[in-house]
Amino acid sequence: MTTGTLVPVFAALGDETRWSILAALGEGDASASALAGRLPVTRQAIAKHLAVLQEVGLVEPVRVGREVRYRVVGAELSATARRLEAIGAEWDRRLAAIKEIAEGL
Amino acid sequence: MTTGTLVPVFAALGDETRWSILAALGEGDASASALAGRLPVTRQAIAKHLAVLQEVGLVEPVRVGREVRYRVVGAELSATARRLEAIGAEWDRRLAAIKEIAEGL
DNA sequence: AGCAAGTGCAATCATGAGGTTGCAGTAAAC
DNA sequence: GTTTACTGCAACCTCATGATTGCACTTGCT
Repeated sequence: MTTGTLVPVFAALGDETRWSILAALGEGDASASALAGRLPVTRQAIAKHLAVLQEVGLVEPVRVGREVRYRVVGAELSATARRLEAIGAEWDRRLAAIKEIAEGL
Repeated sequence: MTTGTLVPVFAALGDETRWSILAALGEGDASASALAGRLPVTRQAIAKHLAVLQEVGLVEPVRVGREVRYRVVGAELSATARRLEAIGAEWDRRLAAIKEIAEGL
């Protein structure tokens, strides 16, 4: 069971503000400035969060004229979910094995 | 799409040391002291991590004599994976809808 | 060309998190 | 009943991070 680059993704998802950003982007692609209008944080704070999200592939930038809009990469969320699922299944398997031993089978 | 208590779980999973602990616990239940023998961190550091993991339900304590062993709760990992999967699917759905509009259907 | 809107970079600040050391408490073991 | 091992609490340190302000730079728009 190799966690690979999985941990940074979880770290990125472990922040409420970033989820707010992701949720806002769910309404449609938006720039850092646009997001700053909706969320109670500065544009620069949002820019940093977007950088983090981009770093782990959860979001990607799209230049539109002079602004840079960001789009959620749903595939990365799904991929992360699948990897986590695999790890969870692995533990379930182990626990089942232990349980069988405990029950004297 | 309500994230609920999901974010703290991701925050907990966003640390390499905690994954080391989870991996070590995968070999069998163990106490903080026992884990301190295998990992390059202090027992107290491990105790804190275990507290965090317990807080979000990823691990649970089991008293055995005078020691407190910890066990991985595989179900919580699976549940988290499922919730994340649902969120990822939601985004996939939205992206698909947008794509259809873009293609003029 | 000039203005406005948007982005990018840098310095700064505060708080929280990961980690350590030290000591007190507690419960088995002998 | 001591000793011995393990847990628990508290203080402390350091560094990363979330957030801010301020300014320079680019890029459309008119």
